Parts: sequence; C-alpha cells; structure tokens
Amino acid sequence: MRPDDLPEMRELEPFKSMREENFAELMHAAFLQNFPAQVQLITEGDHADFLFVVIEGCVELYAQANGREAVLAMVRPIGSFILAAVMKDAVNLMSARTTGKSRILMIPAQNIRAAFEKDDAFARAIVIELAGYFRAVVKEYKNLRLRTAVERLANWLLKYHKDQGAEGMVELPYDKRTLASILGMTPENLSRAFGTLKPYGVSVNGGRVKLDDLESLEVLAKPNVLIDERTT
Amino acid sequence: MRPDDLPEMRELEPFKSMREENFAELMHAAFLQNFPAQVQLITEGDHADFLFVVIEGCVELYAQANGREAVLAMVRPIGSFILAAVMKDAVNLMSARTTGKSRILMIPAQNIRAAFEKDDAFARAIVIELAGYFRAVVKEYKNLRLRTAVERLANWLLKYHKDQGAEGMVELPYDKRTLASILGMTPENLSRAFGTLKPYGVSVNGGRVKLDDLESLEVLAKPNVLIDERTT
DNA sequence: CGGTCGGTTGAAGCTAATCAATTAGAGTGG
DNA sequence: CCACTCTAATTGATTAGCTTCAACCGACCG
Repeated sequence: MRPDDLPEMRELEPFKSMREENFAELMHAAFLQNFPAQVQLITEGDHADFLFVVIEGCVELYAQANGREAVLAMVRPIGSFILAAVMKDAVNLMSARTTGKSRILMIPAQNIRAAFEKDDAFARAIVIELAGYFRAVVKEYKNLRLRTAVERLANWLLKYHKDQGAEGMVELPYDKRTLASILGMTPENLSRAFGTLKPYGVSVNGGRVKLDDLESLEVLAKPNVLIDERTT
Repeated sequence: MRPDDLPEMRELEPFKSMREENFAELMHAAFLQNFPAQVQLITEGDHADFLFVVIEGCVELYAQANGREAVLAMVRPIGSFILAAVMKDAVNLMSARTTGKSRILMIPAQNIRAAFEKDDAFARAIVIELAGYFRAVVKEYKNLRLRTAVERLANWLLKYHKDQGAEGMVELPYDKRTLASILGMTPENLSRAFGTLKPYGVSVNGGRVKLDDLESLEVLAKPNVLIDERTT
C-alpha cells in the first residue's frame, strides 16, 4: 500500500504524530482489504498478528465462553482494534467479525512494534490511545455492575440522541439483537425494556425511536459523566 | 523523598527502564505517606493529581452510582493505580480507600507527565503497563458477562489456589463481604454460592477454604486462560 | 404463496437481590 | 473469666430482574 492512499489514516490519533518516514514504512507494509459481511477477522486465543483499522463498514468485537456470547464493542470508521494485544505481543482476548461490507487496513504487528521502538512521538500517542481504551472499558464495566438493563438502555438512548443531534429521534445503528448484546441482555429483554420505557415517552418504530419526554427519561436514567461520557 | 529510600520502586515495571536522573527527579517530588485503615484516598470525579503506588498494605478501588457500589479491584504491594487518568490529565473514574494500614507513595501527576515527555524508555514502559491494565479489565468484563456468580467464585478459588501453592487450601485475602463485591455479588449470595460448591469438595471454615475435589470443581468452573490467567 | 428472519409477546423458571432474623466470633470491660 | 457488645457471616423467606422456551406476527423475498 502507498502511504497517500489513505490520507484520513494520517489524521488518526496514533498516526498523526508519527514521523513521515516511519508512517510511510508502516503503510508500505500494510494491506488494505475488502471484506463482505459476517467474515471472521480474528478469533480469541489466536496470536495478534495484525493491528486492524476499520476504514469503511463496521466490525463487531465479541467473546465466547460456557456456550454464552457477548458483544463487547462495535468498531466504526475510523477506529482500530486489538492494539493492546499487538503491543504486548500476546493473544487476542476477543474475536472480531464484520457486520457489513467493510474496508479494513491490516498492519503487521511487528511493524507496529518496530515503529513504536523507532518513533518516540508514536510511542507517546499510543499511551494516550491505550489510556482512552482502558477508561472506556472501565466505564462499560461500571455500566454493567451499577445499572439494571432498563437503565442501561435509557442511558444508551440519551447518549445516541445527543450524538445524532438531539432532535427527539434516535436511529438505531445496528439491529436490535446486536444492540441487546451490547447492552448485556437478551433480545427479548430489550423488547420488554423498550416497553417499560414507554411511560417515559419512548416509542419505537422499527429502527426509529422517538423520545418525547427527555426530562422524565433522564430522571429514570440518571446519566453519569463517569460512565456515559465518551471523552471524560 | 530521596530516590534510594525505596529501592523496590526502582524494580517496578514502569520505573525500571527510566533514566537515573529522571527517576531521581520523580522520587524527589514524591511523598511517602502512612495511612490508617478506611482512609479515602481519591474520589471518582475528582481530578487525578497524583499517581499512587501501594508500598505496603492494601487499597480498594470502587465506584458508586444509583445508590449501588461495586469494588472494581484490590491493589496490593507493589502496585499502582489511576495511571490512565494521570496520563490523560483527566478525572478519576474510580474511588480508592485503604482497607488496612498502608504506606503509599504519591507522585504528582505533572511530574509523571513531565518524565513521560523527557524519558523515552519510561514512555514505552507505560504503554506495556497500560496495555496490561486494559487487558485485565477486559477479562473482568468477560468474567461478568459470560459467567454466573457460582462460576465466578469457582474460578476465583482455582486461581487463588494456584497462587497460594496448590496445597488443597485457599486462604481468603479479604473478608467475605469484600470478596463478594469483587466477584460482583452480595455477601448473602456468596454464602449461598459456597453452599452450592459443597458437593464439589469445597468446605469453608472462616477465612480458610478447603478444596478436596479439584477435578469436579474444574469441570464446573471451566477455567479459561482468556479470562483467568493474569499474564496472558 | 410458502418460507425465512427479525422482532414481539406470553408463560414459566432460574439467578440473584432484598429484607429480616439469627448465629458466630472477636474484642471489651467489669 | 464471664457477660456484653459489635460486627461479620449465615440462613430463611420473598421479590425483582432476567433468561429461556415457545408461539406468534409481520416484512421481505424467492
């Protein structure tokens, strides 16, 4: 791959601060691949051979054990995944699959680690990136431990409502079974949770959710910057 | 504080790789404090002004919301906490309190960040540290999502049994209410969970737990390197 | 027009939390 | 040494929250 094929990559946080030559070298070693939907990109337990960057499409990170499965996160453009495993030269803790047609940049792990050794600014940028990841998982963990399913849904709605312009409407970005798993519940329970939110002005129509009474929804949800805010 | 007051600090991962002068400077700015039990060291939402290093004793990291409280981790010598918040110059996502008499080193956040800018080896060591933290939380998250309370207890027992020499005995390192919260359950439920493990050779006597049938306990627990192993 | 798939609804059951009462242990002071 | 706390831990009864299984509905598609 040529380094100027993806100018937006250069704007991405860990790569922005990189020296030009090192970035060029990284991009030279990288593969840009197109995948259809439902392709298994990595499997938990496998060694982390590549850092993945989602350029287009959507990737689901999930984990399995004891016959159960849990979606841990969705990665959308432009986001990367399994950085921690690559840095530690370890096995992946989660699996990843595309949920739709996707363009994905795969950068060999050893090249990432080489750039990390050579480029001080890159190394420092990765610290900030990883610190952000860490804090994001801590928030997810708190969300799960400290809230019921209905509360998690209510806060999720408020967050995406804000993201999407706060027009009293939320467009669900994935199908409901996926949303259910992200929120740590079954699809049936998500259906019922939407039902119990009806008295709080929440009405669902397919993938569109109308929020008519934000005030009472917030009273129920009790949003918390230390859980819900992406930037904090 | 003088830099040679705590030779064991120098052996700690992020500090080991530091240049001598930078380490000396950091230690010079740091405070070594003695605290009694049950002292609130930090509160979630407050700005992260110090990096904390537990030299002696034990510190509980916890979070609160909606009238609920969850213990997120216990930090024992020699371990640090709130590194991510310090690096991001952000607010703490968790609170911390001592659970017993403790000696704690407090390093001002701006000195950590200054050392991070100056010392390339230190910056790189922090990446590995944060990557490890990240993976630890992901494992905790999976533990919570993919297992029942009894399974979490069974795996916790097997892990600590291994740690403590695999002699068929486990000594509980904290009181049971704390253990319950670490495992994401109520004290009552922990009691009952020990009860349901009785047929699997688990007998409790105060803080001592005897494991008489490791095989059947493992069949129940289904330990998983991608959740339970500390190093992976 | 049957078939499939995502979603919803209902009934039943299970896991875990809650509330209340009791017991067990570890000091404390007479 | 023995009552007397005070707290941790256990036990029982009940309820809440969530899952599971099954049936059903409606949209989209060959």
